[in-house]
Amino acid sequence: MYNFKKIEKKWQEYWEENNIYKAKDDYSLPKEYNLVEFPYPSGVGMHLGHIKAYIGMEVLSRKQRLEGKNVLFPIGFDSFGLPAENYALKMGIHPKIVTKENEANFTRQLKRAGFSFDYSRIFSTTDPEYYKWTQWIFCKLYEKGLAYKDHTYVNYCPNCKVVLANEDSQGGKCDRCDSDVIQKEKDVWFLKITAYADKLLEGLNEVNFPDRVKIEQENWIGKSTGAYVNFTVKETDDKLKVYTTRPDTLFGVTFMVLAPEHPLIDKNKDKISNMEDINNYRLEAQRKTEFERINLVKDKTGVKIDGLTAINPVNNKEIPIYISDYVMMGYGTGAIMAVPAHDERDYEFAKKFGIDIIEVIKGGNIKKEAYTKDGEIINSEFLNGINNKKEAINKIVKYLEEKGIGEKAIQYKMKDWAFNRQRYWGEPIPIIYCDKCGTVLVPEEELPLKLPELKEFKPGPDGESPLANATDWVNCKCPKCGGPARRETDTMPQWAGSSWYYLRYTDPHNDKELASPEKMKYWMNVDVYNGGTEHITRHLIYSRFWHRFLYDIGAVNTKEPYQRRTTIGLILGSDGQKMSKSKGNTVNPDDVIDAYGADVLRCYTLFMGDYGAEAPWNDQGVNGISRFLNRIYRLADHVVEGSNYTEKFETIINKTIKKVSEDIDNLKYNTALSELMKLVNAYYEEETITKADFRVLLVLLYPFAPHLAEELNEKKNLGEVICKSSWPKYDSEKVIDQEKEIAIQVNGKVRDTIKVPNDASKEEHEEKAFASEIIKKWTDGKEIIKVITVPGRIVNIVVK
RNA sequence: GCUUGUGUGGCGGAAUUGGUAGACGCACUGGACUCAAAAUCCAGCGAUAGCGAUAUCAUGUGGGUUCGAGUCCCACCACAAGCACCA
Repeated sequence: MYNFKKIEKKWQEYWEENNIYKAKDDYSLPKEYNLVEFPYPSGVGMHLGHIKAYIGMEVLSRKQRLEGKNVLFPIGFDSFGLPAENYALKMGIHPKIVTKENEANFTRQLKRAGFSFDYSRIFSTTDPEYYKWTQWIFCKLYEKGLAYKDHTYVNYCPNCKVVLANEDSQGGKCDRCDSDVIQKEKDVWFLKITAYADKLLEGLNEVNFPDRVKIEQENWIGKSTGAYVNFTVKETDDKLKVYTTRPDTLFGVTFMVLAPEHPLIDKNKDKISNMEDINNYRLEAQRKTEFERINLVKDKTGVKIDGLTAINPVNNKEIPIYISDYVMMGYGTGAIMAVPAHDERDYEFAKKFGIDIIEVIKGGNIKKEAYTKDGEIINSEFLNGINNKKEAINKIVKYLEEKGIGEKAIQYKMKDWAFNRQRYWGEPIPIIYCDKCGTVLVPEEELPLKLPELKEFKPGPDGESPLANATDWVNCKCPKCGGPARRETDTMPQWAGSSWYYLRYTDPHNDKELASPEKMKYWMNVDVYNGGTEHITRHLIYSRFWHRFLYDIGAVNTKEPYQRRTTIGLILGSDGQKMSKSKGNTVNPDDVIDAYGADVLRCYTLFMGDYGAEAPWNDQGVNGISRFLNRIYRLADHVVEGSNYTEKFETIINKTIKKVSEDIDNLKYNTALSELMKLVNAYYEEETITKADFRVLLVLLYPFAPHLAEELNEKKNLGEVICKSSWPKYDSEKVIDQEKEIAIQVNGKVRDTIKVPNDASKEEHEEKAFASEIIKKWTDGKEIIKVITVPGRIVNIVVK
């Protein structure tokens, strides 16, 4: 086995000394910006997932540099957030110190794996010089009315004692600790991402994201169109406003349902005779965990509100009002008009409570179930006879608008981004509360608002932020009136720093702006952004929102940050299960590098399978890659003088250049490597190969196994160091084999093969095909109906 | 429940986009080298029948379109991911 330890260290030093990783601010060069999701530097160091996530862009970047492109391939650290703090709590060291140690360790590991990041651009989200601009963006959002404080029910993790955004509590579980999330009434800072819902949807049209990513984001945003309808409440002057996507069924409404928290109830409690029942129900609903709510879908519960009656504005019918937890305060208006004949949930509720069911759309059997499809409208006065849903909706909405009892409306599932966390290790929110002036921004010249040094940074028992203890820091002067004031003690969520980091890479040490406009103009957009699927409805949405906001205020010049998004598949344990410490199926990349070298680790993670699909780790597979690289190492002994390709290899070399080049661009690394293996196998068929033959193999190998490629190139004196050379070009005339093997079918079944020159005519194919003894055997005595010949592909003879 | 994927040898996976299914690698079997082992090299390797040339079957299941289907269409099954009472 070759001495990879010596070789790899040597070349890593050479590359770094020669600055080959550095992106140049030379705007005349064609640029490529390849981005990977920067890591949270955990104490245990890098795992295989990091390697796989980075190696894809790494190979692409190394190739593009040889193609003469100015490549920005940066790395940094996303070091704020709960995990860093929990780790620091556990180890009893200040998060700042722990973070810096971990970052240093990560950097060492990255270099050891041979990653060609531009290390001169490293920064951490925890650097005050960086989070100054995170805070600045918050200020801009606040100035534009897109950051606001509200006292409301929010997702809250009782274990982490922290408020969570919707995106942090998908499936009703806390993203961090998997505890059941509860709804808690809190003071919450929100970012008005819903104001950008449409822009986020539109933006998807101009980017190259996989369909899956687009669909998931569309679903998460969850746009629906319908109408608001104002019902009157008979006993009061109040209107009861509902949102519906089916205003065409308005004549089928037989009851109304309010969310348990709906304000109409408390407002009219004097008029309600069963307030006690209602309050009991509300308490019970609040106690239910998300899990129970989901699993009790079929079992509808609720209470009728005695004393309040709604009136249907289209026919003045009196209808009862219920409360039920199947209606949620957070969507629409927190109240619905129930049409049991044509909505499954309303149907179940009506059946359970014995409420009338009025059919207004023909076509189903409402005695058995709700009918939710299209049909002719009946029992609906002026809508009767319409057979088309769209038409009916248009007509009724027009009617509602004319009468002033309703209007067209749009709703989104996405909610505003709950933005404050009751934690120490995050960016302080630059807000000051003054008794006289109210809520005031920290002035721009005072940014960064630095985190105060604190010894005790555990959150309070009821979720108070640890920053509240830093009294010297909390008590301050109001920037407006100079009077006594207090600082906001909550910090930003961990997603804040990662929402704009790709901009900072273009100009990481700028102390005057978040990045210089010229540099952003040159480098943006990110050309390829590679990362995990878990961020599709989190980081990827948030950063698209911030970027679009920055565009709207003129801070950046593109609407979307990422031109192309690619996703990576997980590396599973050798048992096919997700790698986890508890299962004992983890593999430490450092161990692999120790045993086989970085080049083997790099190639193996790419050869395992499709880059976008998950695949199990296999130690013997690693060994196979090691064998492959050693085979190349030994191939050096077969090299003889010669500046031309060996004639026999001309075609395969050109083919390989073509395939490897295309495969890298398409992120199909596994087949690129198999192509290189084929070339090596072909070389071994001859006693000798020329220097030119060997050199082209090494250059193609270089993005994958750069250390070995450079070493052999130097050892055999084949030319300039590869990192300063150029990517080989292929001759498109030479990628075609001179002679091709063609299958001959009889009735669609392959019976024989023939060899024809690559430019053979149709007639030549058929002539040769019919000359075959085997084909004669299959066609003799049969009637030939037709012959299908695709030159270069196939000859199919149809007989009867 | 809804949405989106995926399903190919013992295993990871290829397949020019409708044209010789199983490239490449792993594992395995036999052989060479060696005192021996490792490493390396050579040969074989979907299933069934046959000494063999060869034949039949075979890409989750069942149907269809086509000269020809892993690839297109319909139905079903299994697994994975995402969403989840969104009115």
